Amino acid sequence: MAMVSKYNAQQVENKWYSYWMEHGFFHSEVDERKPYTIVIPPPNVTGVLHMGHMLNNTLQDVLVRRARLKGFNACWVPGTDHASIATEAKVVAKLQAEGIDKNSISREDFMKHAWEWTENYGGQILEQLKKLGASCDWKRTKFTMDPEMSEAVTLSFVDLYNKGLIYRGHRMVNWDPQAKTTLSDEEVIYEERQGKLYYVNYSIEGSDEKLTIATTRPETIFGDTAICVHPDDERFPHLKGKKAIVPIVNRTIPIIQDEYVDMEFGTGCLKVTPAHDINDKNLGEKHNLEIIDVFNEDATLNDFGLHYKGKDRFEARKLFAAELEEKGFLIKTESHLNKVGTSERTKAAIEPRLSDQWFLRMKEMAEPAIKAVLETQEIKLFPKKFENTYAHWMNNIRDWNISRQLWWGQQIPAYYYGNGKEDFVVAETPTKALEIAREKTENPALELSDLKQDTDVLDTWFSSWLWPMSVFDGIRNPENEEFNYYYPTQDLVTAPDILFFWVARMIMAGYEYTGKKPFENVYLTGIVRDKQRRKMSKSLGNSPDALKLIEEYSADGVRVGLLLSSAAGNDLMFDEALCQQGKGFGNKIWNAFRLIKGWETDAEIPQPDSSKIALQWYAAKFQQTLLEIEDHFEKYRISDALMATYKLLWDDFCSWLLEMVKPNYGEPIDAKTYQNVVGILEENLKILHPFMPFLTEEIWQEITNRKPQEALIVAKWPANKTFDNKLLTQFETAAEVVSGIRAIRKEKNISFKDPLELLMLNPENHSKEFDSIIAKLGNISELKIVENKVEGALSFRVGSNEYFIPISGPVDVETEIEKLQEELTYNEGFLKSVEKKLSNERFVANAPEKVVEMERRKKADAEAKIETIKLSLKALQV
RNA sequence: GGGCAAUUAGCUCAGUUGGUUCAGAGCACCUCGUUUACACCGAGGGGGUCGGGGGUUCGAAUCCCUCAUUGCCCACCA
Repeated sequence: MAMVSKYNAQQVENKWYSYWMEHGFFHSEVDERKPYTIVIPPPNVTGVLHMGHMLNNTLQDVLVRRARLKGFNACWVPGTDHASIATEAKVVAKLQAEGIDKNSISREDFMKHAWEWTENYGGQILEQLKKLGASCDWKRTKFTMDPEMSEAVTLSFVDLYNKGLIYRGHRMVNWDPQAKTTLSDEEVIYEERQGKLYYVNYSIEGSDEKLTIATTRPETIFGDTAICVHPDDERFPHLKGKKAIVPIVNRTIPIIQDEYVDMEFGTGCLKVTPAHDINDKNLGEKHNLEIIDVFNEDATLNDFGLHYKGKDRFEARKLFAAELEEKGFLIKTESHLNKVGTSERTKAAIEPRLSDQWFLRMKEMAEPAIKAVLETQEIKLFPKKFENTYAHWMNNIRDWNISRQLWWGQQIPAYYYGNGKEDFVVAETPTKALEIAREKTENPALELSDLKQDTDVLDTWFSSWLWPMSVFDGIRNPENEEFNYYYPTQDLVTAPDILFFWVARMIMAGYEYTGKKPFENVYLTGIVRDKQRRKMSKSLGNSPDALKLIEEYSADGVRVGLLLSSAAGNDLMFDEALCQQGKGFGNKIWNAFRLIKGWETDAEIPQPDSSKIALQWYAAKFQQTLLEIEDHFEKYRISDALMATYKLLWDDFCSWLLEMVKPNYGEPIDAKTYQNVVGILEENLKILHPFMPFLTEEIWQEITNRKPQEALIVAKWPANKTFDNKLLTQFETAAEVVSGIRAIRKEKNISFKDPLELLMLNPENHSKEFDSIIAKLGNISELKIVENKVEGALSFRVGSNEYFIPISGPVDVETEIEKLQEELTYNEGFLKSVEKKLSNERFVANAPEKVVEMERRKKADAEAKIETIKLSLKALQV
């Protein structure tokens, strides 16, 4: 007997990952097969694997492995994102820890540090993905700042500029005073914060009258350039044309009228600070107001802040409010709930700030992207509910601020040659820029040294929105073979929080550059939460260490654990117990393999009938489940696909089939059954492989010696075949009979070792085919059909058939009667409800004939059943 | 403030066009079991007026209205 050792997950997983790598099974080259392509959502280059990545990449790996098995040329392109602001923040922090201030070093030096950091810590996350089993085509690994990737970004910037889609504008943007850069609207997270509403008095010039305004930001009073009231406000008609005096500052500002003001809010008087509020800015433009910016770039007050110069805005707010109060300007404060915009990255409160920035016009680009998802369904979102969110955002899309005042990133290819704001050219290279600049200025003497490149870098997403194209060099070289083969990609798996940041923009870029969709399907995963539904985060410390989890439960176990709980699009409450379940499942499969491997075969033994029918049944069951699995996959219900596989293997394969074909202890198995079971095991391994790649490959290789090209990872997914439904229903009946026997054994404490006799009455729907199964699993010595009820025997019913088991000892008549009585009551109640339905004329008249017919059948069945129960009762009561 | 989802067993969720197979699954729980792959096991079992209320219908978890709770997205009201 072949002995199989204990399963050592770590060793097995390392072994097969190396094996797959060595034999290039993850690598894809253009060939005549149909491609199946996924591009990874590139994690931040300095990122560390967390639960979200684990889920996301497990899903992708499942899809890729399945596609590979189904004969597609599967290509999963991995890579990392330079993550401009996030990485820069980390590098700045690291430098700070070393006592180096970012501002004290040159851009070039900073970049050196950043690249060093990237090389040292970058890509760690990709190594961690390997532990999970990710079958990425590592030879294609890309980084968004690789030279050719950067070139694609530059090209696209130049192209969009030349098309008039990119422009430079003086606008109010979101300013992160900590990172000292602008942010796109999407990078601003609004948080509710308890603040105060300050009521402040302003004097009216040439009058003793005071005017009270309400503001949440007294520190911006320094930048006030008007007071605004509603023209229809009956309280203030006399203020028209008057001027107000800003408290403390003593500056005179006009009182203007505008319908924008809400008369109900506060006092109906609004102070206008065009430099620090988008609405005020609009008012300012309309009424031609002065703009006074009172902040420095780090949101401390500047010269306009008088004696608060240099103080942070929040500190200044407190101090200034105190001064106002002291001097009698502050009437009162009220608590007020307001929404504060914060930076997604630094968490700093955002300042609206006027500055020169680069913008991308989005309206036109959005059109094909809207159509593709919402009208033609060329691109499908899973789950569908995200279409609403997508539609809303796309239909209200605004221009995208793409410039960032950072160093780490793609520098904007705009070159300034003069002193004016408009004296610039946009070009791929400085040389080209010079050419154009000379032409433009008609000054052939212009030199490269006269050009200065824009110091800003591009928003990270301006690189990653090209990702599905640029990884195949589709921007620089759109006619290349690979690009034409792999693009459009098939599936994109990502988290819903970057639907706008990334997914929507990739769709726009895709149509802009290729006229084609970048991918067919978008699977939006849920967010991984803890058991209390809290988002997993570093600060809460509620996120388990991904690698430790793998160590403890094996990669296969963790994959199964994650998938078990993740219905499509729903957040998932992560619980380690699920990984334990995954590990347990692996153990179950391993032991099934051990059992099979341990069998000794004998070619002389004929195949027993029980094995024959069992194998036929399983073939049907397998096919039925395979259809289910395919259906689940088609709908991206990966969790359901796994559960269907889980139940097939655990219940049908292990609990039923193996028990049915298992030889008696110590006896050999007939060679034919053995061969069949091994064949079945192999088919099972194939469908399990996408979920548990390591365990399945190990068993696959252990059960038979294979050549490399015969590895499971590149095996052939089982074909769909027609199957006999009758076998399935017949088996179900037989299984119920077996359960009935087991129940009686248990109730009467009859050991399985003692054979029993089974008698059948009225076996109308009893198919003999499975008698051998019943005999084997119930340890039935003799199976007979009888004409009459058997007295002094225990009975049970399956459907309309009645079964008897004669026992040697006395039968407990009382309990038997009680059991039958219960059954009788239930059936009579059931009959009553059916009769009630049928006696309802409107039901009979309105319901479809099929339904009425069914009810009639139910009635007849129930009546027959009641009859037999009554007979049995009578027999017992005699 | 606007919009969109969700609410089904102790937990996490299925339930596709209202009607066989509609009240389900997995886990958890309870009882029993040292049977010769596996106690990471096996055999049994309990558990839900489908969030509340109203309506449409012969018939509602499923359609409509309403209320409640929760979550998400969007939005410049000081």
